[in-house]
Amino acid sequence: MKAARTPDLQSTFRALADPTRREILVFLSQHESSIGEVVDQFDVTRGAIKKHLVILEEGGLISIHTRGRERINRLEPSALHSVNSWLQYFEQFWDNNLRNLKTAIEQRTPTNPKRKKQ
Amino acid sequence: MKAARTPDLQSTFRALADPTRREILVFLSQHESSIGEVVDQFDVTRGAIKKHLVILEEGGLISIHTRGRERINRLEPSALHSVNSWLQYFEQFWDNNLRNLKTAIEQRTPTNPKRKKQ
DNA sequence: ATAATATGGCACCAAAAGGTATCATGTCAA
DNA sequence: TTGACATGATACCTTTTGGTGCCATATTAT
Repeated sequence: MKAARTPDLQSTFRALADPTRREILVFLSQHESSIGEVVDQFDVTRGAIKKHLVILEEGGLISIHTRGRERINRLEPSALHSVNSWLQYFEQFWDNNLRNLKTAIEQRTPTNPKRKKQ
Repeated sequence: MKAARTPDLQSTFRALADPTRREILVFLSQHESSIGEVVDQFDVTRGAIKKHLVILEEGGLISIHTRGRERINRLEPSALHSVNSWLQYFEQFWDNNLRNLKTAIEQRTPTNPKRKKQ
C-alpha cells in the first residue's frame, strides 16, 4: 500500500512554475477528470498533458486513480500547505513593507548606509 | 519615472521555482546585500548569482539599487502577495480536504503525526 | 593617475523542460 | 472475439535553464 508520498517543497514549486499546470489545477478544482477530459481543455497533445499530470502528481498537487481504463485526476490541495507555510515566513516582512511603504515611496534618497561586514 | 513594474504571476512563480533563488530570498530577508555578499553565501559563481538576481527582480521579488559601484539587492515581499492570492483560491478545497482528512486518517494506520493547525 | 574592486555582458555548454508523433497495452462494448 | 477507446511508453526535437569563464566598464582608494 503506497501512502501518498509527501512531496518535497521543490517538486511542488516546480510543478507550480508552469502556467498550463496551474490552469490544470484550477480545472481539476472544479471536477476531477480523466486525462482525456483534461486534454480537451487545452491546446496541446495528450502526451504533453500526460507529462504535466505526472509532474503535478510528483508535486503532490493531484492524485491519480484508476477507474477502468481511465485515470481519474483529482486535485490534492493539501500539497499547497507547504507552499503556504513557506510564504508565511515572509509575511512579517511584507507587513513591515506595507507599514514602511508610505514613507519609503517618495524618499528615494539612499538613507540606508547599512554596511554590515563581519 | 519607472514605477516598480508589477510582475505577472508567471514571472513570480518562475522565480520561485529554483531552490537557490528561494534561499537567496531568505538570505535577503535578513539583510539587504550587494551581489558580492550574496555570492559569498552560495557555492556558485557570480555570473550564476547575477542571473538569479535578475530573475528574482523580474518576478518582483527583489529590487536592485545602485550604491556607488555596488548593487544593493533588497527583498520585495509584496510580490508574494499575488502568489498568496492565487493560493487562496484553493483554500476552500483544502479546507474540505482537511475535514475529510480527519475521517480518512482515523480509518488508517497512523503514519503521519503531523498536527493540523489553523 | 593607477590599481584594486564590483559589476555588466557575452559566448559557450550540458542538462532539463515542454512539446510532438508513434507504437504498445489494457479495458470496454457489441 | 474483436474493434474501439483510454492510456502508457518511447524516441526525438527545440528552447530554456542554470552554470562557467572571460573581457569590458564604472567606482573607489591610494
